[in-house]
Amino acid sequence: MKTDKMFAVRHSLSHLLAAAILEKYPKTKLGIGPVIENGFYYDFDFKKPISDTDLADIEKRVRELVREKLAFTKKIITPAQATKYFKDEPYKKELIAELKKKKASISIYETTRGTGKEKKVIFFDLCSGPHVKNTSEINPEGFKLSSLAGAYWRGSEKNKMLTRIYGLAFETKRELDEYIAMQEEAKRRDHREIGKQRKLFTFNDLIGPGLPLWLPAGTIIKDEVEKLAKEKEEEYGYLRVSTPHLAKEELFLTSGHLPHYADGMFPPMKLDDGKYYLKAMNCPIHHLIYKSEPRSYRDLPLRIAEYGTVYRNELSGTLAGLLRVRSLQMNDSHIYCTKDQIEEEFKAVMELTLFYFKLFGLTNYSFRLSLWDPKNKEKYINEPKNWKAAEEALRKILKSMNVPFVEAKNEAAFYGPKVDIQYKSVAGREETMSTIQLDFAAKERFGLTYKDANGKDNDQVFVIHRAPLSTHERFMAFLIEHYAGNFPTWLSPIQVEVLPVSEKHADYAHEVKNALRKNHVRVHLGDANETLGKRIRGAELEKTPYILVVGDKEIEAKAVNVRTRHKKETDTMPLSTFVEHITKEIKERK
RNA sequence: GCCAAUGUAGCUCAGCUGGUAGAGCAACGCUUUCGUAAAGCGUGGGUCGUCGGUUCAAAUCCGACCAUUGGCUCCA
Repeated sequence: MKTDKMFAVRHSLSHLLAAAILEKYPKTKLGIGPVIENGFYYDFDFKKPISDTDLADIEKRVRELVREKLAFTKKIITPAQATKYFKDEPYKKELIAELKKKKASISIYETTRGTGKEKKVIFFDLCSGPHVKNTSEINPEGFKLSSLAGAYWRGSEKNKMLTRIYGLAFETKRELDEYIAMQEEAKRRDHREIGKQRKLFTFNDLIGPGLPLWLPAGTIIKDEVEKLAKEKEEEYGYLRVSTPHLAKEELFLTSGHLPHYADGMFPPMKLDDGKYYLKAMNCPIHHLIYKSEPRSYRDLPLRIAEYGTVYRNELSGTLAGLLRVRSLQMNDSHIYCTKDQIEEEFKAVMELTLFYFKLFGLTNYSFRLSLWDPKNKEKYINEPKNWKAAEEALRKILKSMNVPFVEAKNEAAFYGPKVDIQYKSVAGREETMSTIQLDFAAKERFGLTYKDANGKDNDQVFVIHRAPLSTHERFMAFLIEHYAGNFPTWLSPIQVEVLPVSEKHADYAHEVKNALRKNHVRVHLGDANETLGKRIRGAELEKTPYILVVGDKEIEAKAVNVRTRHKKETDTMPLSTFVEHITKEIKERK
């Protein structure tokens, strides 16, 4: 009930916004104005561009309209009437033509002021509703025009770009304020902010946008994640390889990437022996590793793994911190198997993925079965039979594993359907974290075969592409925001800060440091030049998991005084006990 | 790439309508040697994103470009 009402409120606000815009900028043409997750938007074609400083005035006017207790009424009209109503609205006319074609009923909502004879229509819009009956149902303090953005008409870059005004809308001001506060908290956790503060990574104009530089502290975390992946993949029977960052044009023509994915790749380099491309994916090269020797059924499934660096020519406007970059290190692997092995292999990858998520404590994820769109001939290889069979196979696996999932059309890879694991970040942005893809095209393109038990050549080699730990870049972004910078001990760039009370205790502090370092604990010694309070504050701000204070008492007892991150109480224990404790914690990846 | 906004010291920011830059933190130096989230004093550091233009004079006005942010399209 409540959500229905909010829908009507948000939708009505979008109409009032349009009404206010037409009042202020009469020559503006209207696009569409739907309800979205936390509010609404409306697309306008302004004669003269407006800027976000104009939003305050517009918001004020919308608020006045709300207070005027305006009424909304629905009217069903004929296509002919509709054309008349919207004779000066080119975008609306386009929509009407489509409704007419579909023989759908056409309705408008009128916004009126006054009653009886005084009643006057101040705005009307093509709309199927629902709306509030009267703006008195809308809390004038529960909404806010939040931002201005460009948006292509009907979402196609071939169309004109309209100006979109976004609004937030809730039932009460409190909810609105809470939402804004939540956004601010998300901003504090933003991986770009924390990455800068904690010196994890940086960018440089001379190097270029989307090309991150991993600083020492960030590299530690990245390497720990990679170590984990290598260990687990070894456990799951993967074989590790490493391959070059570029390859000849012919390779990407063979794989089909060039016709289907050319826009995503960097333009070629011309050398004396032909054109070379930076790889945007590792798969074709792994396929050639498969082919580097004759394979037998005994070799399958063959699992080839690499933390490969690939380069993608993302549009400059889409780059965002580590979430979308142009050079990326992917936790990539390709599993070559027979049709009969697909299910088991796919399940093993799902299991591994879920293991990782549990280890990192990630819970905000969902599964998406990404399907092709037969109409999109440009994007997908044209093998309808294979598409249908592969999609059905994945659907069956997901169902048999009893995991909830949604199906999404036109989200597949060009060579086959995939299961994407979508993660919702603190800021509410949804991105693909992990992906498991079924490829039925590689076998023909690359001529992948094996000798079966009868010594005959079999060409039914299926490939599973998988990247459960995403890319180092994106995964790091998620981890930073997930932990809000409070990395678990095993990932912390500095695990222990040793602080001598004064210079008299420096020798013992060194001893403590060396004992920890010998046990592969990442330890930093804070020099005694500053007050103890200040050094503790510094280590707390760095979110160091353990702070060890050593003074006369500790020297006497061969002990350390342990302060655990964000806890005021401390605990004195023998140095050996602490070493044992922390090495165990690190080993267990806690 | 497209739409809009932003860009001042390592970081966070101030600098009203044009009269050639300032704070806090950080860094460095000296004093202090301290028992659990900021000791005191001092010093250095900026061709105000870049390049042009207007002006006697530009951080401030205009243009182009670069980068970032929020969206659109795209996507791991």
